[in-house]
Amino acid sequence: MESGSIPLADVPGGFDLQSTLESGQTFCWRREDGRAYETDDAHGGSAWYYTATEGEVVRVRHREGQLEWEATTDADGLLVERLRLDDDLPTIFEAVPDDPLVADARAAYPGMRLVDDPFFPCLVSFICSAQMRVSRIHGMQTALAREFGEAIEFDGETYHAFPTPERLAAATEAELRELGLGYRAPYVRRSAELAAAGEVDPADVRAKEYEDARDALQAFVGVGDKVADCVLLFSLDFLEAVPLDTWIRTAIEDHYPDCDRGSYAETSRAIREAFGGEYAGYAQTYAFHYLRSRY
DNA sequence: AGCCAGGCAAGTG
DNA sequence: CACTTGCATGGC
Repeated sequence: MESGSIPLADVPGGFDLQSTLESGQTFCWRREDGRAYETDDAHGGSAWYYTATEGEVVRVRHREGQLEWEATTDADGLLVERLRLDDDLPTIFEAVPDDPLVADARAAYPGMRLVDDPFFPCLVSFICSAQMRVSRIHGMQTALAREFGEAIEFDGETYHAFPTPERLAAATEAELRELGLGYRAPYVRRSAELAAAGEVDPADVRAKEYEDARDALQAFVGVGDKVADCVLLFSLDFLEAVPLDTWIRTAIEDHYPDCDRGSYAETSRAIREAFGGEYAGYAQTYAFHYLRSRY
């Protein structure tokens, strides 16, 4: 076992592990204490979280100004990338117009960051997210890993990586329904087939202009505008993407009524502009977590 | 008991 | 293009 720590004093704008991992933007991490992600749970501040990916297991916790980690391999680089520790939050929020909702959200969750998740797990988790609560989406991804993911031994425990596209494409719809995926089961299976066949190359999508990239992702099954925006924001580095889910639509009604332009495409343009363009997705994710936690 | 949850696909007008 | 309907499931 290797271990190490990342001093958080050097991270511009600070870092909050619990809100970053439990705000409903990533379903690639689990708490060692096994608790489901609930916005009113205040016990995650010093908990261990782990992820398993590509044969490796990494676990982290926040302790005394450090991000401590233990892993099957050196994890400094992975953590900086996946938790976006190089993002300069003060500079990013200079680009976001001073706005009461976003300001309140920042005050409530200082140091919350976007994540940079692996493409396929991110895609599947947001296909599963349709008409579903955050804690249940998390439970589905846990079940998919348990049933179909590679087993990895680490520190006397067995962990499961998220399954490969090939493995999920080989699952039957009935097997997926048994995990509680409901009508999303065929979407996941068919999208896994497309991913395994290389029909849509994430690297190609990443190179496109934002709206073209959003359209391209909809070649997957179960992916419309909203899910595509989530994948762009949380996995493909499109920080301007603003997923228009039920919470943000309500926020638009209450706080930005001028941005409601009817269609997804036009409302998206308007709210992206209201959130300052380039880093609008940061504002969206803060607003989403803040509104949901106050409900 | 009914309503809702980080919507989408397929069908119609 | 806009609009409607059906779709699983669990928690409140």
